[in-house]
Amino acid sequence: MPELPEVETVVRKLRNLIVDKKISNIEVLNSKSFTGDISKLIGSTVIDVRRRAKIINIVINDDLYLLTHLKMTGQYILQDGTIRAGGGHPSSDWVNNLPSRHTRVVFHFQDGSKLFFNDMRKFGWIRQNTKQQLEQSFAKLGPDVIEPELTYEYLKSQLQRRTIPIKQAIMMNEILCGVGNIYACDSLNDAKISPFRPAKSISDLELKNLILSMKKIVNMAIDKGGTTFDGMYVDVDGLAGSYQDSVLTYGREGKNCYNCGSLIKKDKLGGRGTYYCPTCQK
DNA sequence: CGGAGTGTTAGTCG
DNA sequence: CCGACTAACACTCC
Repeated sequence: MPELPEVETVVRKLRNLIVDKKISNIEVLNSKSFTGDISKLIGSTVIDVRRRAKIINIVINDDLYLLTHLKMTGQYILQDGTIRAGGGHPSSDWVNNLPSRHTRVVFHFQDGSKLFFNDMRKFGWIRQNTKQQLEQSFAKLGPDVIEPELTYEYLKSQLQRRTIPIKQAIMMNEILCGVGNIYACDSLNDAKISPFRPAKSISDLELKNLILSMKKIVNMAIDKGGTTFDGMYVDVDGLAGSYQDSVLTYGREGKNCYNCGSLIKKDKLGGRGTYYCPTCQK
């Protein structure tokens, strides 16, 4: 799943669900999915759940954080008696018994509830960090697309030297965070800019429009709870986001561009599927 | 059944 | 510094 809107959705749900819960045990079913010292975590209480870029930050105390990245297929599900809630990449794990075949880590809380980290492809991770480690890993990240820190002046300074295609540039986390493949395609369509243009060739006016488009699209996707493309699973209650109903280009190959009516084309750029309108995206 | 494709991002190499 | 490419992995689709 997750691009920034999906991660934000998971963070909001997790914050409601696990803040103030006391960790009684952590069960690691796949050693690559968890890095940390479990003995330091047992007995501690979750005091907040935050987000930076697509990284979820479960705050234990001022110098102890559990950073977690869902990558392509991670999901968190809280099981409290018979009640389940959570978010992430949708899968049939939601309706199956937990732990499932894809459960990698289980947090046990003192009140008897359990938080399952499922991750089919095992790209995701949970890493225990000190404050210093957290600051180090966040220092490499550009500003979040939806934050005021992402200004025209900043982005211009980042792009004016670069010759890579603009689509790849806006997906680079060291430049700005929160724009993945879906939202990169849609933002460029909204701003009427071709994804293949060299970053440095974008004019001042185009760049201003692109920033507005990125912020608009990502904020709208957050409001809609993210995007769920796994057609198989969108029916599971409470699971799917609904941005896919508003998507401008992604997955719409051969359909009409909402702006000019031409047919949306799919090409490959930097190894990623790239959807765009060859007519109105200049 | 084999091979391609998948929403992410580190890391390497030139 | 810049950019191209690949690996990490499991599953679905054609």
